[in-house]
Amino acid sequence: MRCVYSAIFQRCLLSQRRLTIIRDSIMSIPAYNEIIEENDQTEARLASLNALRELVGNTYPNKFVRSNVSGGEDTITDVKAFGPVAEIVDEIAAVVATLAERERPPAEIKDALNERLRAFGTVRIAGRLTTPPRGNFVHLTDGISKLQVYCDKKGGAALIRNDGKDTLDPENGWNAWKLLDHGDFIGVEGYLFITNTGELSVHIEKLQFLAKAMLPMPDKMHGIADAEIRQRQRYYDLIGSSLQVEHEGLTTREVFEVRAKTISSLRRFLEDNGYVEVETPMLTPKATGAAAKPFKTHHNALDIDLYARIAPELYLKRLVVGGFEKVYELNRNFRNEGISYKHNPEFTMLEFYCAYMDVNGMMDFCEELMRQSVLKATGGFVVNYEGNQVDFSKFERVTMKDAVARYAPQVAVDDTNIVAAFDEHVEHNLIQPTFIIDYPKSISPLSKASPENPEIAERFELFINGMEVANGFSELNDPKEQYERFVDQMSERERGDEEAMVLDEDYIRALSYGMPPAAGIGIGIDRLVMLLTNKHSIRDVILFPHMRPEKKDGEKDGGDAGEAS
RNA sequence: GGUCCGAUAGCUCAGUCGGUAGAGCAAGUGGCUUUUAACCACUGGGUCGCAGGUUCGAGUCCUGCUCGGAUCACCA
Repeated sequence: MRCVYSAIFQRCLLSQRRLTIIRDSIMSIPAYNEIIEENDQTEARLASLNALRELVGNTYPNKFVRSNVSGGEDTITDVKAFGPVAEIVDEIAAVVATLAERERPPAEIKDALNERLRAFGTVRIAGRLTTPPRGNFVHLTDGISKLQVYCDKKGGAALIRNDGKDTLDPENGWNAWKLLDHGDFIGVEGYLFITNTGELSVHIEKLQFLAKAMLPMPDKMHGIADAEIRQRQRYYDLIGSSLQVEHEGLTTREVFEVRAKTISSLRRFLEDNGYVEVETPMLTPKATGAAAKPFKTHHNALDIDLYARIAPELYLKRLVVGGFEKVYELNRNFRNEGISYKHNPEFTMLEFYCAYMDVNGMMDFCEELMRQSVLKATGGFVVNYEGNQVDFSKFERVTMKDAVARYAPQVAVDDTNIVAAFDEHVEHNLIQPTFIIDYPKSISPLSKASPENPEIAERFELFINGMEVANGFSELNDPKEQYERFVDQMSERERGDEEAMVLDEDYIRALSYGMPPAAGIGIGIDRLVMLLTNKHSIRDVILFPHMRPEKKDGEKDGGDAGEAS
């Protein structure tokens, strides 16, 4: 291959340097069949694609317009959920429930229900084939639900040709049906009916081919079991979860539906309470606002180093200074640290700040916020997490000192060892929602000290199932004291603590204009979603978690340097 | 980074003491055509993660590596 390209380019009399650049870039582009492996499965699919092209012209048409029987665009889920249709399905289900194993519902009942279904007229629905289409029946999925469609061999389903004018071919509906593969997309037009087994189906009058699946579908009973494939090829995992016949717990799709509901209900609750959503920089000149190692990059035009933000905290408080009394941001933070079942390099954090509120008010508000979003996302307050019943209707508040005394009474604590003792003995025991309060001031450089005890910060962390889910405090608003706390952090840094907080001079200037008393909080959204979906790993609640890049088969570390030239 | 576990057909998984590579689904051919993971018969499909080693003989035993998972340390 390489010699062929070389010969061509040399004949073109390109300069040697240009030749090298072009040749190398071409050689680095993988061939199509290196990306899509050829095997008996793909060969069969290619053959059926070619045969379908004969019948329909274009095998990748541009659109399919769905009907509006359900009151909006008829997705499969919406048609099945549409009240009058669901009612008929319930009626036949009640009849079927009274029948013996192989017994069929009485014809007169079925016919009467089918007459009612015919009154809805023509429906046009589309989806992916969930099984190979042997026989007359196949289920289509819209990614969430399945609906059965029926193609009658003799009844003469027509085929819609995709040649630009949607011409109708009255002969070939059945022939195209026979060429469909597991995973293909089709659109069908027809009428709703109930089968002999009482299942809602669409009787196809017109069939339109919409798109081909060139790769085989996952196992319909087990989906994708390999965690690596699930995470690298989330699309394949999602397909598998939509095709799967039986499953325990939530499907992958359902996990991300819960995630979406959680986030939208958090937003709604904050907005209902007067909070304004803002967006602050993701690329920041200083990585501060939290204790963590940052990702570093460079801006060429400005010729400055920038850091992916580790927290939006200091920007949000600048906005409190500026008069946003209630402000929130719900977005990604980036931390250049280890990957684990509860750590991803980028993770989603909800941070919000409320002027004139203190740490206790913030805990009250946080409780209500969590309760509401858990209810909206899961339908209840009690969540089963890995065998523990986590009850979001009750939140306990315990001082760090009392917590250590409760779980490790044998340990004598003082200011120097209390955090270590807490981490070692207490954290993993905090299953039910628990606010740990009274943190040492020394590890809380942005928190206001307690009026009662100057060594204690007005700060809490919320623990659920042994995981830190939220962190909040009364915000330190004395610019001079904040400056001194930063200075202490910088000397920690000089002593080798890479994660000690960085001084932000502009933030000191902002505070100097005056910030009202305020409380703030950060809530780890991924971890909250883990709890609500009973997932052990953060990678199961992030669509595309970070992984080491894939290495192709046979690819060696030295690239192609060893090949003959 | 340490420790432990895993990688076998497109997918899900068996593979005993080291002795010719297996099943279900998926695919192909034929039958059937109101089925519920449709069914019946037949057929094709493998670099057993990669590289070495031991052995007459390695999916199996040993070493190294790659990738993944769990866990510990750090972190939210």
